[in-house]
Amino acid sequence: MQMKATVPITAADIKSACSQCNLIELCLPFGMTEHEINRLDELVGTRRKVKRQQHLYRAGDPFEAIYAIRIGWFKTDVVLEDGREQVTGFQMTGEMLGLDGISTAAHSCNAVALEDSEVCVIAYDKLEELSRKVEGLQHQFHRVMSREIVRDHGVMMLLGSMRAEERLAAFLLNLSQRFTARGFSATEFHLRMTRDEIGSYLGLKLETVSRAFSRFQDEGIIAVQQKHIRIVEQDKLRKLIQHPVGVR
Amino acid sequence: MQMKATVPITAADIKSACSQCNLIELCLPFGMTEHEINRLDELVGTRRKVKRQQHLYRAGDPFEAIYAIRIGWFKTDVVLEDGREQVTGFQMTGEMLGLDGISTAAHSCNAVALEDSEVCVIAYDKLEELSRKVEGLQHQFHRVMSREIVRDHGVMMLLGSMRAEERLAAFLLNLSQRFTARGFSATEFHLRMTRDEIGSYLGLKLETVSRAFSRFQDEGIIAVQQKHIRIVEQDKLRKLIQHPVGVR
DNA sequence: GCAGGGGTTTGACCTGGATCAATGGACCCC
DNA sequence: GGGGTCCATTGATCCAGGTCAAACCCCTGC
Repeated sequence: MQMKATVPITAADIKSACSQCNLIELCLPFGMTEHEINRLDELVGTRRKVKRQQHLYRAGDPFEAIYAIRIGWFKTDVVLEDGREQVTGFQMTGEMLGLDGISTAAHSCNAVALEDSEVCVIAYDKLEELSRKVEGLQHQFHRVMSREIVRDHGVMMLLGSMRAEERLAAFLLNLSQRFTARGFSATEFHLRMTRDEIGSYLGLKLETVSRAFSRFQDEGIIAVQQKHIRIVEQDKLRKLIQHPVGVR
Repeated sequence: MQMKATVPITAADIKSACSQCNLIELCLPFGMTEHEINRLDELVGTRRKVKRQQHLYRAGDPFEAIYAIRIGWFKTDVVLEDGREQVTGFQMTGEMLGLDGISTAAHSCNAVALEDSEVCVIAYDKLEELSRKVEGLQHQFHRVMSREIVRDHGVMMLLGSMRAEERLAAFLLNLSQRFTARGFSATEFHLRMTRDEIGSYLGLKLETVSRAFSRFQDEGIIAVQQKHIRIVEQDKLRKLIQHPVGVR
């Protein structure tokens, strides 16, 4: 707060309001009553713009708020002492960031914008306070955390039990499904992350990701042009996961 | 509840009380005031015994409660349609089970006892209700969920970025640390899970786990006798992770 | 237009861990 | 006490994906 006073108020610092937001169906307010959502407006303080490649927070930063993505894309990652990086997730519009910080009151991973982005800042102490009063908020917040745990289990399955092409297929289907939920095309989209970042997330090297893309393209399953992806045969992608090639 | 009436009340169904429990420092009550813990007693309904190999819950079961482990060991796993199993965690005394269920009101993984065990049953609707009144409970519950998310990120790092022996070293150190927190020996313990289950958790085949154990033993880092493990050189285990052999 | 750099693709080769197979032990139940 | 079952170990071989290397492509900025 003190630091804020030293910079002029800019467009990066606008009062937000959940009740006026068109992300209600995707974001924290999901499932809450109109009355409850109106009360959310006291909670969501400011918006914050984060430029491409900039950190929203870093591992070790004191935990003060969670963030709802209004516009843009982020990745979260953890880094070992020897520099090895593991991408733990890619987050898009309506998804929540920062939940890792509650545990120790400090963030345990880095959150980096993959493109110029904007988040709603939700002060955590206020969130706890309000969710004691607003039942729908409390329940939805718990659901959001639980969903993250379930998602993580899915990633473990991916990393622990699936082969390279299955992992990529699952990744693409997951993106497709999330785009659909946001009213975008299920079959055609731009990737915001590099092959290297996809590889890190999927536990593969960038060359392997690239080769898998090429293979899918050769087989007519998808069309790849740089970061632009078109899914041609969604069924084949699905079957890749359900009927893998050679599993003991 | 209706079903309960059909069976006689047994020792498996005893009223529990957090305030009388010696797991306060490890379990849900951690960090709460004495007054707050007394109120917890209204929350924790019954205990439930689960025999070795039995399920505490299964993927798809309706979600009603979360569970705190009083005695014993569990594993959680997710299973793909084609039967591939991924162990997502091993839980011991004082740890919480069932958080995955909040998201969709149904459990998304299986929880199986690795030995005869006993859990405290915490009805979820009551937990929400009470945590609206008891600030310390609310905060601690959030911390527990967040800790699970952070743990999951660690597993992703393991699965995505570490080699076989590093994974096993990290696994052993993690167990050691959790035993320590419970007042048990940091260097000598019994594994409750099979090589196959360890392998599933670590994204390795059981043969690879076995070989890694043998290799550690040959190098004098640990002593293995079936499921009995003695860590001889904890430092070497640590160094295995910090200074891996050949990373690009 | 062209130079430079980051990201991507592709090829050739290598290797860590998977697979297959056989044996050995520990523990449990008659 | 003996037989059966489950689990663990170890060896031999194989292969998916990693590694190394060389283009190539697509921007962007001069």
